Amino acid sequence: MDVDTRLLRYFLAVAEEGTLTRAAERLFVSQPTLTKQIRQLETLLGARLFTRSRAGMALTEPGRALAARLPALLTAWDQVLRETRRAAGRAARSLRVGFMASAANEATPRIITEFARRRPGWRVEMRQAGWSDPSAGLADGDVDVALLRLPFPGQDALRTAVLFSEPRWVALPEDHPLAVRDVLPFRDLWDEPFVAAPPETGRWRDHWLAAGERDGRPVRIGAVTDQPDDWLSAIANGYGIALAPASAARFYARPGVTYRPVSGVSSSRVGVAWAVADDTDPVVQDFVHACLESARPPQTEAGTGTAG
Amino acid sequence: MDVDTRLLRYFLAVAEEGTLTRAAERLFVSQPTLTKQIRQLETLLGARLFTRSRAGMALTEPGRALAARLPALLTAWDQVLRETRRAAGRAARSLRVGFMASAANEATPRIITEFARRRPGWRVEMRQAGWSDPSAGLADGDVDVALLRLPFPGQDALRTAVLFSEPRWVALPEDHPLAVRDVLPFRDLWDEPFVAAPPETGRWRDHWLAAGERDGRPVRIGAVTDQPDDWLSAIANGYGIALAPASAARFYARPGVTYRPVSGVSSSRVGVAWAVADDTDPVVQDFVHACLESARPPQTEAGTGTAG
DNA sequence: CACATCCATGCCCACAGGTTATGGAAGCAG
DNA sequence: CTGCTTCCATAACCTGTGGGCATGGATGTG
Repeated sequence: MDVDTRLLRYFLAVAEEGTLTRAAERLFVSQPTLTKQIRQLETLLGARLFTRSRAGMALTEPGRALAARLPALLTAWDQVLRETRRAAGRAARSLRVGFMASAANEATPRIITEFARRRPGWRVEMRQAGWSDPSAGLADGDVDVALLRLPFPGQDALRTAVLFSEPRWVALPEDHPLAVRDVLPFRDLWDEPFVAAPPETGRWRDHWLAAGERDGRPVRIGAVTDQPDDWLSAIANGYGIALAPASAARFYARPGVTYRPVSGVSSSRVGVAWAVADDTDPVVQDFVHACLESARPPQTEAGTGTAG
Repeated sequence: MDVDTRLLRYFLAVAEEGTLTRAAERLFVSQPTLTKQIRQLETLLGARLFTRSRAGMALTEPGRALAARLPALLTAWDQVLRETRRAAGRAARSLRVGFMASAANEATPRIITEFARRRPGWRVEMRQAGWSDPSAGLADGDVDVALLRLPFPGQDALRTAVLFSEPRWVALPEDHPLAVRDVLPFRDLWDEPFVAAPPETGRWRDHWLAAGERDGRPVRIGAVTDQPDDWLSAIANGYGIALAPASAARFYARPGVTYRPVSGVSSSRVGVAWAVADDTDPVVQDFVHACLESARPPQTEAGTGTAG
């Protein structure tokens, strides 16, 4: 009895949402498609999985049985998929490196060079992650090692090493009243609206809002963005300001956005992270050592830099 | 990343067979189909799974990783499928009963009636199994309880109760020299070719060949059949003779085939079987009790009948 | 050198999964 | 009671793809 995992995901979506219409929206398919697919799954299994009513789709007893066991199955498949891809990377002598936009910045080429020196014949496959995943794919097993900003959610289940720290500056619209000043005390920014990362990024979001360094004052959120491009636009358009690593002034320059040093806020730490299981993996450890050896504070080291 | 389990089965078949051609035969698809499907799986995973050569398809490292984990995954899916179907049966107040052709014969209606008396509102869903599965679907979890002939392969992992025993007769071509006699001593049949069940049915096949009651003489196989119809045809066409329960003379009468009592061979036992997990299931136990209570030796009880 | 045995390719057909548009049933507001 | 909304089901249609057959290319073997 063959099934496509897509069908199973469809089923789970309907089971969770309770109506075809909402599940269809979530899955980005049309509602008639779901109608047909769910019906097909039912005939395939030879069991009614839902009782239909104008109120929506309610699970039957066999439906509940299926819904209870499916998630583990899909997770297991995901795991197999990842392990296979990892094996493929190894077989091709390729290390998958995830990185956050603006994580290591100018340190990155040096790291790559140093890794190449230690592992001749190996290549690195760089994968940029969006802000929705501050672990840069490491938490999902999509990469073997990641260059990222600390702290990030899920960090405790992984290994991390700090490479360097870098002062946090502020990015603000060119015509912002505070833009005339050279250095901005953080407390002057407390009441400004901020452009923030999505809420699911947890402590990483909090860190870039410096939520713990506002003396208990609440944060005003002016916009939520998921990518550097949207982030810059939001700032340029006046939706808010944002903290950013000092190097962002060079790597994310854009007309309408200026960067200023900030005093009274801690630095940002750049780190390398890997899975606990790779503590003994020679290739991963070579990369980590390459990071530690070649990472130097960027040239613009000035202000409140402190390693955590 | 969505996959059809069919694709995964294809992959495993190729991995096990070592060549596309043989795997294609085993899967009952054409070889070009497999070529395309395997290639598709590879692009889907982004990894070479096989190294092609004229000698066949050899697994790569990622291919081995996948092949090692897939069977457990497919088994798990099978399990989920069965549990869902079982739940569906329960929700519909329906007990799935597997039975071998000619297992309980005339006892069956009495059993059903007795079960209906104990469980008003429930119905039984009778599923006939071919000879290729002497557990009548119970080993695979396709049914909740089964009426069958003992012994059968896999019996030790299940619960069984003997209902009655029935003498074994012989089915032979009408014009067979031995057909003129009334009762045939089994030893007179030792050198006759027999029509047998498929080899994978193990001890069940051996039982119907009475392999252990030939004083060490080897069995001559004249034909292998998987269904009653083929079986009768094979006998009528003179490919061989076969032992059969006495009741087969009534349930499987066919022109060209006659049945004769046999002396010197043990009886056949009819039993009911269920899964160990259902020892405490009230519905299953009701069915078992219905069997035990209403099963009486068939009218033709004569000869060497002994219960095991 | 012919032949067998692999896998790959090209061409074609059928089907299934997707879409939009529309219908029917049943609550809810006026 | 009527009209609106919110469900799911149905119909008609399009297209991608899984499947088949026939055939080609590579490489050993009698």
